[in-house]
Amino acid sequence: MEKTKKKSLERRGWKIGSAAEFLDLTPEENRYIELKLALSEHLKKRRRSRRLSQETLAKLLSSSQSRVAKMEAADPTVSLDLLVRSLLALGSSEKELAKVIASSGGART
Amino acid sequence: MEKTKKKSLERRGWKIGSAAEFLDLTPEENRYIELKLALSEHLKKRRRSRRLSQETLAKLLSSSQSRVAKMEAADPTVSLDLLVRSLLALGSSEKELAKVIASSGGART
DNA sequence: TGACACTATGTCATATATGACATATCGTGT
DNA sequence: ACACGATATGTCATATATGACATAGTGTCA
Repeated sequence: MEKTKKKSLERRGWKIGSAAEFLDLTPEENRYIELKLALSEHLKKRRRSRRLSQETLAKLLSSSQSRVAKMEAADPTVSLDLLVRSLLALGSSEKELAKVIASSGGART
Repeated sequence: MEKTKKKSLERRGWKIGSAAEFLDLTPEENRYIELKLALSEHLKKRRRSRRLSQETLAKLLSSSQSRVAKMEAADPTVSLDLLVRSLLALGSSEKELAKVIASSGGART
């Protein structure tokens, strides 16, 4: 299975959260992916609560609308670096990041 | 000032933590760097507490000793992705990651 | 219906990260 | 002093991420 497929599988079909559960991933790869998913969801939330379009956010980040879309879709070609830098640029605090990350590991509720 | 210099400046001289404070960085860039610094320090701690050599850890990660050294030095060419994946591979929990990240933003005792 | 703003998806040239390797430096014991 | 295990630093070919662009899909309003 090649990477590009993963993202679409992960997001379509099974509601995120337990995504990528039965792919050929090691536990660590899974946790890494869940973490990215959690961050991209949060990015979407943050952007929306700020009433920004992907286009506007893109400019704010000196990036492009398509890349923002890919961030929010947790596309495999999007790095943690970009996600984190984007969230910081959107005004997220370290504490907030921490919360999102912590909640990406099972638990919570 | 070019990137390569940064790392040596950041780490040498002024004890980490308030590093990169008066370089030409935007606040967001600063926070992003502090975050990487926090993670790389934690990586070093974790590795040491496991009594692993960089060489051994490298094998565990299918990487190389030099890259591990660079991770621990927070070299600019090291991504958040690699740091996080390494920590996960070393057995860090999401909660632990969260703690490290939260503490990278000022605050904390 | 069409027009419009927004979002998704695919591709590509360039930029950046990566593992590997060589080599230097450090630390510590002899 | 030397040796030797560990760690640091520099470079390079390849791999991966990035912004930009085109284009397709989606929702909404008149």
